[in-house]
Amino acid sequence: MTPSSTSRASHSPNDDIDGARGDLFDPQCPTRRLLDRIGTKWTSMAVKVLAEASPEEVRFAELQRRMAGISQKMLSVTLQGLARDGLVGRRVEATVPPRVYYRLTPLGLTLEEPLAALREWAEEHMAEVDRAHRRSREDAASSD
Amino acid sequence: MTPSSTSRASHSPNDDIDGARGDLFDPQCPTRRLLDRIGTKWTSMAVKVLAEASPEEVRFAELQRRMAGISQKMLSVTLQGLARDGLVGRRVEATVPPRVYYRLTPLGLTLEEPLAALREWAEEHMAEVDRAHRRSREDAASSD
DNA sequence: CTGGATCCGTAACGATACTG
DNA sequence: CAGTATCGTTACGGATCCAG
Repeated sequence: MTPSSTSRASHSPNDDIDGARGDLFDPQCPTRRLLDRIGTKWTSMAVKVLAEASPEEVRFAELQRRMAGISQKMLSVTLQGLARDGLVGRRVEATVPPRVYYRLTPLGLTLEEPLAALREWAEEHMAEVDRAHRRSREDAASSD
Repeated sequence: MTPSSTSRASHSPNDDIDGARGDLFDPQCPTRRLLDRIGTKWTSMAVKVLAEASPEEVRFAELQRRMAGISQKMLSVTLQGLARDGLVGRRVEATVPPRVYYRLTPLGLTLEEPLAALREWAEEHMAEVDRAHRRSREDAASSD
């Protein structure tokens, strides 16, 4: 997701959005913006990893190790986005091999709570979602 | 969300780095799948609208009205996804002008709870996120 | 070691037109 | 009314190279 603006295409190009249209669900909706943020592939994982380490700091390379599969670019982009949001703090040791430490801010820690609730829901109910998927496929097959 | 729920690069890291820290790093991780789902542009909005109407049913056109800006295609895609997940139920009146009613399933209603928690966090803290954004821009400007 | 810059594939998203 | 089909746009996410 674009860290600095609204997500993907959010409007018709011709749509005039120069101000509040009074829409209940416009792109400025806080919930929309939050979901855009945590909906990105690595953001919620980063928050979780940093929350688990909290209040300890974690270095860039260590974060990459703990977030298996993430590329340097995406880790960088993700952390920058979180830092701009004020959810993650960044501390640089200006040594010759630079060391950069990250940790959740108090604000980031508060986000961990509803995020944990989502994880809990997922672990509790995704099996049922899988069963629903199977039923859907059976229905589709029977109507072939 | 991810470009695809299955397009994740099969980086195939050593299995031993997972496990002890939980399954959030697994491509099959339920949390990953849930975030992919609710991270889509209209899903969480649809859940909210249907939850607000619950236990009343809502028709397709009415849903479109309440979700300002959504196209027929995206509403259809969103509802189909939710239906496949077992979060939304669909009832068809096979009249000459067909009428289709949607409503949250009990499973969908349970999802509304953590989703509402997220919304609450957003409305409570996104202003602070905005302030962090402004600070970031000031920092960037001062370092020019 | 950290992470910026760039190319690119892929898929979410949107608009429009069409069907029963 | 309630979708489906098709097409074009956008931009996320991955790989690679480069820089401090």
